[in-house]
Amino acid sequence: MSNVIEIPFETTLLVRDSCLCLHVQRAARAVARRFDEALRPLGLTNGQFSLMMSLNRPEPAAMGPVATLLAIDQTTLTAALKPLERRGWVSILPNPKDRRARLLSLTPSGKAVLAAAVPIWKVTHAEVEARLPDGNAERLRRDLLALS
Amino acid sequence: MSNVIEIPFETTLLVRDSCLCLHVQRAARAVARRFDEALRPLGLTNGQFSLMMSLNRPEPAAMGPVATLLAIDQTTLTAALKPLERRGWVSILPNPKDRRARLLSLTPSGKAVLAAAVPIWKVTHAEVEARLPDGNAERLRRDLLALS
DNA sequence: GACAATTACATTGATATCAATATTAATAAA
DNA sequence: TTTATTAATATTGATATCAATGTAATTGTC
Repeated sequence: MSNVIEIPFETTLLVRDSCLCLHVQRAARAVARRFDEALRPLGLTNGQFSLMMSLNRPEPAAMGPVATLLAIDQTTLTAALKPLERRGWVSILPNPKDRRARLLSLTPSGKAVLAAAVPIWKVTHAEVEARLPDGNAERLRRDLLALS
Repeated sequence: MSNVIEIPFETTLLVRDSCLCLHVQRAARAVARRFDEALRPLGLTNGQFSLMMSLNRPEPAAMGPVATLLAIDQTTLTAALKPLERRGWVSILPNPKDRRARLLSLTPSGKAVLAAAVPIWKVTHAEVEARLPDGNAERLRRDLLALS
């Protein structure tokens, strides 16, 4: 007799076809690759673009709210800021009113890179959105927000 | 006069609110964290679960088709297999009919872990799906597939 | 059958991601 | 005002991700 546990192949097919986690990871990777490729001439990745765009505020941002907005761990944000700071696109200053906190802002060259990225974003985003049936984008955004 | 390029804050808000890339990355991270947390007692991440499930086939799989199915780069698959092989959950054998290729299969202990993960997947998936309006899951899957 | 082109996979280097933990500063309670 | 708690961020270690590139084996062409 065999003691080997076998998962029915039908279960595998069910998980493959229905798993929202797999579906969303897969779409996230594919969309990320499209934006990464389009932004590559600027030396930006999709994540760096989103991060820098979220720093484009009237007032410098603290780290916590930015991490929450992007739905990333705070430690991920710390790591993600390093290459941007090294390139001189983001400035990270201690907050004099709370010395635990940091003030995050775009430098002039950071703003210039981001401004150059906006038209690329528009074109790429239109291409991605065109892959969806008409009118589905808004509902998709709502559903993705519900999962976040 | 100032030479600093300023991106209108309204542009930032537009990108934040409408960017499908940001939305899907954010949802992917949030859903991944849920599954990772649920699967943690087994020592599995969501990605490892999906990978191992995709290896649960009647015949051993080659690397290329698995990478395509998961929409990951082939080099990512090479890296992702290493911890699974090290733990004895996946076997990676040369294909005698094509010595460039590999035969990927689950070991008995890999099958056991995967079998233990299935009920966890079911519960977690139901929780995630419950966050969506009734009937939206199927359309969401189709839209995510269209973006992949 | 030799050689060019293609295919399948691995390696390297950089960044992304998170859990666990540590550090430092602000706040609240005694 | 100590002291305990909470809050904001950093560090470490492991895995994930991809581009660029390298290696080896197969296939197609002559």
